[in-house]
Amino acid sequence: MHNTRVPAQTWSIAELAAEYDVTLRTIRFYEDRGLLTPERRGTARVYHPRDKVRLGLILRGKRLGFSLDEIATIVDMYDAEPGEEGQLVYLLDQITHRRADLEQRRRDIDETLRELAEVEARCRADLETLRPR
Amino acid sequence: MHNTRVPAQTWSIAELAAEYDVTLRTIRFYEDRGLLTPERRGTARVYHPRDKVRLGLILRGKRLGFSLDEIATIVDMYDAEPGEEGQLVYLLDQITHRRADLEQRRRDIDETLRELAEVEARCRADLETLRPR
DNA sequence: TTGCTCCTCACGTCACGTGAGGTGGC
DNA sequence: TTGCTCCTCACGTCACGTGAGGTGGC
Repeated sequence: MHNTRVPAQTWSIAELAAEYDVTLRTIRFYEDRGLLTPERRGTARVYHPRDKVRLGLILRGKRLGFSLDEIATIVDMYDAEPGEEGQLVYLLDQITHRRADLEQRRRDIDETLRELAEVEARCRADLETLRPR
Repeated sequence: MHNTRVPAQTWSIAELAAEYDVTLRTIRFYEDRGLLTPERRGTARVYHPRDKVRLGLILRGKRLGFSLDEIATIVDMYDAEPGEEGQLVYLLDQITHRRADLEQRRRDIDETLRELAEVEARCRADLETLRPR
């Protein structure tokens, strides 16, 4: 029988940049901040599935408005081991905080969407007065 | 008869900062960028109703995620008359982009909340295995 | 005189953008 | 040899934060 293990896929920095629509500089910057640790082949960076998943998490964290420092904490939490009781309790506590934070952000977004709708309505009304009928 | 004209109210920089919950530095920075042009009494800044309204518009623009350059364009549009058709269409276009962005962020938040719930469940399950019964 | 509030530099920070100048392997 | 992709500095940018050091009027 042939080997059933699928060789784990890897990506170049340009491939990841294209897939997530960010610049090479951005990806290198995250590495500089310790958020990514790709393999090196010579001087070139080689990204494994784990790196790709982490980049996805980082970018979502950014869309959620977290700083890179906060994102580092969160991503490492995702990555970490099951851990002992103290660690689990700590993690549950962090989750509680994080949830409250996210729920506040969602409220902010909803309010902003309402404000946008208002501005848009005024805009359309003004357009009507300029283009009667 | 006494003069019926109400003397227009003015504000100090600290009063505006307190009312809108921003720092003095922020307000001075907006002036440096040409977004505000308060009166000067000696070296001190005196803000008139028009300045206050503009500051409110600037901060809403920020909440909506616009850059100060974009905000300058928009606020000057608001200030300059109802505006002509091209300006209104431009603003509506900006609003459309901004709304798509916010809706994406809300989807991200919802997804993260779901994942958080999963991590929490695994966490509680792990705790159970450590503290049976 | 002491506080308080205001002021103007001006350097620091965060998250990258943007060249400059150079290397490696198909 | 030529292209292409990758690399490492390193300065620039945006929206302020954060002192340092000083002025003005109640």
